[in-house]
Amino acid sequence: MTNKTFYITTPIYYPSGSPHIGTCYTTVACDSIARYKRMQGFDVMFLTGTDEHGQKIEEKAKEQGVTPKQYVDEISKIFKRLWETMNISYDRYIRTTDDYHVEAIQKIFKELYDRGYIYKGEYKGKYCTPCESFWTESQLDENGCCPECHREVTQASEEAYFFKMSPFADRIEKLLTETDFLRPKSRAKEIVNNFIKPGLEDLCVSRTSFSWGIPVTFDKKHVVYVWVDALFNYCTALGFKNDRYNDYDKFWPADVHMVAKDIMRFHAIIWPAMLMALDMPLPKHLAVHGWITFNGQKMSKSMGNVIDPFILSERYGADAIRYHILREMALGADSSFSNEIMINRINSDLANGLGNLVSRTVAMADKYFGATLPKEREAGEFDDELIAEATALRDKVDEFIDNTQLNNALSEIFKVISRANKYIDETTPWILGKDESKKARLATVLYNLLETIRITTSLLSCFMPSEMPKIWEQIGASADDVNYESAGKFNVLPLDVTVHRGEILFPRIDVEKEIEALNAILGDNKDNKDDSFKPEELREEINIDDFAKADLRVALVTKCERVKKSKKLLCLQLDDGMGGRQVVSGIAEWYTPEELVGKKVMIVANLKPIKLCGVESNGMICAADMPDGTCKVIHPDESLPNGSRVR
RNA sequence: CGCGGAGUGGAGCAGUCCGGUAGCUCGUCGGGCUCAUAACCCGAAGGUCGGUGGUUCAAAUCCAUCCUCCGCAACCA
Repeated sequence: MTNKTFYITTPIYYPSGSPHIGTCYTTVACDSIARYKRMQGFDVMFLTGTDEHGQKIEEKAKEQGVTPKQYVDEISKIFKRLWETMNISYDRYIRTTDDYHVEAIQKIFKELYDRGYIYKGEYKGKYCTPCESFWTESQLDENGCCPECHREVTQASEEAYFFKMSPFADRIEKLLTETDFLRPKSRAKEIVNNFIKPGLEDLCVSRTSFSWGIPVTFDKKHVVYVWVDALFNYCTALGFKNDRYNDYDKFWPADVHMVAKDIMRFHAIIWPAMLMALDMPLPKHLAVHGWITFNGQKMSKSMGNVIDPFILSERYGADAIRYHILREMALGADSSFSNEIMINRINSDLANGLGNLVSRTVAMADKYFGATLPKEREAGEFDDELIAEATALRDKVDEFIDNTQLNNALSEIFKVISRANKYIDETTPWILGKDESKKARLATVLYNLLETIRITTSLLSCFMPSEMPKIWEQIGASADDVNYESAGKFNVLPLDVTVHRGEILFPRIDVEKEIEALNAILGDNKDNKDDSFKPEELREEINIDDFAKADLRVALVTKCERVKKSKKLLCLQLDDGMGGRQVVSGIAEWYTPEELVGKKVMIVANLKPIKLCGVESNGMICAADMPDGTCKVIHPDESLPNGSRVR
């Protein structure tokens, strides 16, 4: 008999930097589901990996003076080390630089081409010649210049292959709105309104402007651009179009692709479209989760608030971190992270709730019965309720797992743990312990507690795989006692079970001291960041004539207002001593209009006019970047007359 | 009027689709207990459910409008 199969994937991560706790969430969630499904008896394939091609990698490698391959080898090691730290049980790890993947992608690209879904066209965009890079309109900086070097860009085009999206628009819209493919479904509206309703544009699937990628077999100057390369990993890792593996028929289509919301649209639109183009079955579910925000802000490297999962797991253990992020994150929504929330959660649920329950139960068995329960039993009040809740738990958790609602699954489990703590107060075993004639009743109470612990920890072991076996050891549960089957039943442990007192599993953390310590660590990181601030490298040498081309002038801000429809733009009226002019500048995030009025600024006065958000801008305000990503306007001396030339 | 999400006791959230006495966790205060990791159990205080207007016997929930916050704006991986 062949087992039922279950195929779950994380995205393949883009290793242009180190992983952070957000990266952890997806992987930990998938791992928990994978473990649960294995426990249920499914034949599980859990895939993760790294997406190792692309221009950014090429650049990063160059910066560090290594080859792209050397660079991704290093970074993918860091990812693998993190997954080891977090106790991730992936079955397969794919790297898009693996030979079999490269070979398969080339075949897939060719097939899409042969089927007529890929055609050669012109990729039009803004091109920065010095950077040799294409940019989209939206990527350009506030002045419509190159976001990298802030020089002017030109309209240019390069030859590229395109994937036809439009034939699939209707089917995709139906998939999103009429099936339970997308979770949570509330996100469908967003995608449909933004991308499908305005009409799907064909997708650029090859590039000639960089070379770190998979070559197109029939047109060697092209490399396959991210979409085909990265998304098809979910299939190539199973052996699709390659001989390395032979699991495609067994596992495809995937049961769950889990992704963060920032890459939802690629998985909700592009991925199904490509599969449709090859007449392949579509994955069953796309589970989209939010971001972990830190103290209400989006985590970002420039804010210095990136949470390092290595530091956390070193301090609290992988299980505690896993529990915290799984418990906090509701499917679809963002969840806030702060050191305080995390420590409180660990204390109240893991230390006070679960850890203490195990500790007091085992201690009583030890104290009253010398660790081994007698076989006599006497049922009593409160037993039935506890037993009913404990035995009903597994099915509830099943359902939440199937709906990818891990936070709710954990919440259900902890309700039962809480119920058990209450049961102790109701049955007052310490009083029973003083009365020789109540021994049978006492044994029953303790046994029921041990059973409840066995059931809850069996289920929890999928979420917290490291610590649960230690609890089983303490409650005298053998490997046979903790499985899916037994998690739905009571009276599994032997009547004369023997417990073993052990170490405290989740020690209480002193909140204040710990937060102080963590802040110190974070603070250190920040300081290091500041110390390590290095001015950008000098650009190529120019002569005085080159500089003279730029006409810099002093001007006075006479009026300033926000540009409607834009978040970043301020529209400034300037007295430039030459009749005045209007300049639009992307500094609204850092300056209020009032702050600037009456101040002198320095402008690039002979810049070609450009329209930004429909407002004409004649020139550019000079400003300098801060290390944290913000920026400061340069204010010349107040005594300088308006219009004076800067040289 | 670009798109989307959110605004509920001190904090974090559920409830909103299918109107009917406002719920959970943490925190605070009071009590109980002593088996346990100063833990556990019980109780209490604390909210005009962002504002305004409407529908209704009845609105956190439906409709309209406004305010505030956040994210996204497609080839970025």
